[in-house]
Amino acid sequence: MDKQADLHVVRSISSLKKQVVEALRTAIFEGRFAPGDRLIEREVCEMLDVSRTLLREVLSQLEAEGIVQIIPHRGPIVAVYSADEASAIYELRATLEEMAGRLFVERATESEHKSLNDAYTELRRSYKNKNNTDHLLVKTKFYAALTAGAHNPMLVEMLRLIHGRVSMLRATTLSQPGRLAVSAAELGEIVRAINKRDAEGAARACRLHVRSAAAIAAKLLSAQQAVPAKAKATTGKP
Amino acid sequence: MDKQADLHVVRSISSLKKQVVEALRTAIFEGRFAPGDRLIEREVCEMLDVSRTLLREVLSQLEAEGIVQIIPHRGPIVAVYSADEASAIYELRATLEEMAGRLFVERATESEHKSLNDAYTELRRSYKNKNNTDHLLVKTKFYAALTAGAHNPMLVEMLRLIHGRVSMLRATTLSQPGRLAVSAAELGEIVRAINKRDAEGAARACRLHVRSAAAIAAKLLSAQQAVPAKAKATTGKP
DNA sequence: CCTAACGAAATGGGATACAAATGTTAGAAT
DNA sequence: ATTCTAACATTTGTATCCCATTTCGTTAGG
Repeated sequence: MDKQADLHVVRSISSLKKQVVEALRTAIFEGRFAPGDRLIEREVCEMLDVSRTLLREVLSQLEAEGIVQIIPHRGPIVAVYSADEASAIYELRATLEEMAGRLFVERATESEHKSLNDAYTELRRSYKNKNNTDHLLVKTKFYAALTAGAHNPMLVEMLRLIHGRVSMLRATTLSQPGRLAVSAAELGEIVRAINKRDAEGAARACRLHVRSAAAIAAKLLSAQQAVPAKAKATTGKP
Repeated sequence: MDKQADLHVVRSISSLKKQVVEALRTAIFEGRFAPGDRLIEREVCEMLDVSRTLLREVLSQLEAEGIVQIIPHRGPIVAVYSADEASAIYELRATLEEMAGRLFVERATESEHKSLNDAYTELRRSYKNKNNTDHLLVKTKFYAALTAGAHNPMLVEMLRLIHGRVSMLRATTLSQPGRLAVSAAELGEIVRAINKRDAEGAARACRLHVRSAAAIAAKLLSAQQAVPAKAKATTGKP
């Protein structure tokens, strides 16, 4: 059994493609490429030390995920979302997370309830330390627990897509100081409603959390749009 | 204006890759490959007369769309959805179409209202003729009109994904005789509520329509699962 | 007769090189 | 200074090669 587990790890590492997808995706999410930046195939190939063939497969997949856009005969760029699209993303996210919250109450097992509460306490602990590094990590974990309990694999997948797009927006709109405490409180409302097995309350709390995130994003985006397409100049290599 | 439109058409033809994606996708939706069928790269290359490199890019994209699954070191197969996943798909679709219906009432312009009604009358006309060919086409048009009026591009994209998966299910679950009339009636309810500018009514009608489709799919799928994974044997080349 | 080990063929995973089409840019001529 | 053109950069698509893994048939041994 132990041997098999080891093999499993080795096996899951296999497929260089998935590794590259993951690497490029996180590189973009971390803001190492700015939205609108061109991803010149040869350059990116060298950076990641993979062949062009493989990279193009990767780019195809990231295009389908909405992380890059491939402009015909101009090549791939990091996807850029307008303010309108951003608000659309948050609107959709609100609907989906509302659904997730409701379904969690209706379907989650005891152990899933426990996982969610554990994730929440870990999140609160992390938010108190200003240890800024793993905030996203614990939040991801929280959402993983929330969506897992909804028992709808398609919903999980769609939320993965949506959160990816939100991450892209976050790359442009820096996170706000003081937002963490508010965010923790909102997530706390979700957990509280869920612990009371109040489906509608959970749904409402989820929606409110997204709305609040959307409001901040909208403010930052509109502020950023005042100084618009200069991005190209500022994102160039110094 | 006319000239520009022509140019647009020409431009959209570009990119062999997109053509191949489209071709493979519709081939699968039309049931020319059964779910679970292996898509041997070299064979499909010859069928479509493209290089293996290009085909693999296409397969990457279709994998991200959920139309094919690429199993490590075994290659691509036509995606196969379990009954659980199918019900998850319909559940999600209900939520999204409910959202679309509500937003349409809140946001659609007069001309979008007109487009929807036009699409509906065309659909009813088509459903009356047993001319079976273009039922999917007019229904697609109807949904395009519905989602366009919701003014949320992300919702449109997600619904495209979902409808793709539903198409895959339809490939396995043949459509039911007599379903057309019921379907038309349900869509009529949506249009009626929208024309009364009744957002909640529209949302409810959308949800009901999906539920009814889901019920049929569930019945057919469970019936099919009684004779399970023999599929492989029956779909092999004689 | 059954089973396990071995090996060959089929297939996917990945890299490299090359040709053609297209977009971009810099420079020349007016 | 503007426009035309030629050179260059980059994408798009193909052909071919090599290696790893799976699969399946065969054979040897119990």
